[in-house]
Amino acid sequence: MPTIKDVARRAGVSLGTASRVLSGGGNTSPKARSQVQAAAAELNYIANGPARSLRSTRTNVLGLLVSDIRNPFFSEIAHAAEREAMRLGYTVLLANANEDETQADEYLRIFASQRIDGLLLAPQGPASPQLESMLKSGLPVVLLNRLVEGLDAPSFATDNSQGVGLVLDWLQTRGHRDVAFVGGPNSISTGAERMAAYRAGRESHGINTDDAFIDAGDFLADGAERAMMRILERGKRPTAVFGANGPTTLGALRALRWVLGASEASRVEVVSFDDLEWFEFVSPAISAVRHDAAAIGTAGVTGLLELIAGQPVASQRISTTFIDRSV
Amino acid sequence: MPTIKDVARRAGVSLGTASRVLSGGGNTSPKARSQVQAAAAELNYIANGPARSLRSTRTNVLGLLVSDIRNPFFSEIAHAAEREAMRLGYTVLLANANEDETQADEYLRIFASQRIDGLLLAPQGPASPQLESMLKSGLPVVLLNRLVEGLDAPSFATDNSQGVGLVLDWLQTRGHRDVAFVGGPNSISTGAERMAAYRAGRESHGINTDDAFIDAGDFLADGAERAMMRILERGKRPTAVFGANGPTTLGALRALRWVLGASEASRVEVVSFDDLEWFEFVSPAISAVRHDAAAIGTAGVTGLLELIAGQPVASQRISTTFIDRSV
DNA sequence: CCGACGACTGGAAACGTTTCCAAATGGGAA
DNA sequence: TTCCCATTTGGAAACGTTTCCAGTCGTCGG
Repeated sequence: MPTIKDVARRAGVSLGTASRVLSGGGNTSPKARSQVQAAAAELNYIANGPARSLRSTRTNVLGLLVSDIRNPFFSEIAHAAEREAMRLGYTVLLANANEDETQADEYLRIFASQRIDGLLLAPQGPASPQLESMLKSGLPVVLLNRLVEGLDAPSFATDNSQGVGLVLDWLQTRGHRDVAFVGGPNSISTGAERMAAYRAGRESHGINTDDAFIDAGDFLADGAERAMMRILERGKRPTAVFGANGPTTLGALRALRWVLGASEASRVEVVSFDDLEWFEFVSPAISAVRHDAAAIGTAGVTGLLELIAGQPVASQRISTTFIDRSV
Repeated sequence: MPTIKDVARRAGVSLGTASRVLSGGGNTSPKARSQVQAAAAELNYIANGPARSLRSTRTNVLGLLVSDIRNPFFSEIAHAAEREAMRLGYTVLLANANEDETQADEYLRIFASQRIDGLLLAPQGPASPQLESMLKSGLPVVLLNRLVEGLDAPSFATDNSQGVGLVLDWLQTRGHRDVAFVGGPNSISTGAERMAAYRAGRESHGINTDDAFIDAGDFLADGAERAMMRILERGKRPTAVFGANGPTTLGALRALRWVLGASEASRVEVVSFDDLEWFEFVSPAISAVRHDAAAIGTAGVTGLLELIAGQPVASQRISTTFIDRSV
């Protein structure tokens, strides 16, 4: 594999000049530029990233830690973030925490070892010591979608209470009183915020405030299915079900069909925080709060790069829209 | 940030000894080991990856190039691959080609620059010059799910003709004659293979061989929707529709509902190559070929590491199962 | 008791860049 | 012409590791 030395020799310039041309910086004459570029192209030279990173202490790599890439919401974020990063000359190292703190920490160590320039974090639960120490060491970090208590990094997150408000309004106009709410873990800010907003808004929207209609899972389908089962086992028969994220709605739907049977289940209206592409095909169609995952990913990268550049960055709340699929 | 020098000094050994302890190789005394490890822990030392890579010419990073991470099939592959790689001490650099060859090439360059140890490839279409040159330079590569003509790398792929066979059998027992087939691009091996297997099997399974019932999209929902529209515009009224991958089935479903209306559309049975989690909720429920994305991802990583270790690796065809959701 | 061999260690070179510094070159003003 | 300044250049140091090479030390066999 050709090195910059080969390029320099072939271009008839010194190693330093070749470097200045290829890495963009410094003053170079047009003549040197063209010669070096020609030589590089002829040799099919590709700079050695590790060497470059070692010397310059910048890697042009961003770390992205999500809880589960299989959740469409996160894959959308990842996709948008990667695209934006690429556009700005950065690469994204993706890690799946799998809702598991140990694994998240392991990835953080790998990120640290790779000397990433910045970190995009869609964390679960509280800040780990590993994360704390990376923050303290000055690594630029932004939070995506979730907040972390006592971690002062700019965040780019959905406006949960606004979104829940849209659902509450809709429930009211549809005349629902007995509504089941299947939430997420209280340890995750999105879970806590959505739950809190829902509970706070029930009464003013004419919704039964019996807490037996409420249960929480783990934001995954299986856990949500169990949560929905528990509500039904308590003898509650809701006319509407509100799932607090995509996988949760899926799990709730499964439980409904399983316990009540398909025809009975189809008399229950389902509404979801997170809009999935297939909601239109379910009968009755599922209405949903749509939040803009792509916007979160893009804004997160933009913000992180500003942070890296040393500029101050303000947190953003990204507001949602409601997709009403009721007849 | 502490370097290995700091660790060595604190442990009271030479730099060489510290390195031997921390990187596992070489002969070291128990005493040296414990001292160095203690010092490293106290200083919270994390090795500088780029420096390590520069010197050792290994990065412990694998590149994974998929066409679209938002496709659940690929996000499942990515998840499994990442998990397996992590287990074996490797990190995965993920790239989205977006079904766009230019972008794929750009990522390949980035991979080359990062000096990845190996490449997992779920490519679109033919091999690009960039890919060719990387292969020629000796980079270990395995193919996931798709094959590439004239690229002799081991592949780990779904057995498409076996899967299509399952669908054909099912169509026959359900008594369908007028079946619409919505395929994918002919330039992608999966698209071509599924289409070929379907056409070849029609006659023997009592299916109308009129090619007006067949059209192809781009393996994305929008393109498939248009393809299905074209079939319907030709005046064809199938009793069953076969979508050649997940997004394709989604698009076909949209077109059906759009053109025929919901009630009429619900008289058409839909069957899919790729099983999605929501197929059970559609009415009538969608039956599907399920292929094991996780197995592909895991096997791909295992195979790639064998390749890196210089062992011979054999291609695998991974067979599918059929999920029959008809009443 | 001596020699040889093994385990272990310290020191230094090397990996491929970027970046600093000093020197060279050129052009314009006096 | 001479001087000065700005631009460009070559050379060398440095980044943090791994790995090679000699050498030291202790041990064991003869």
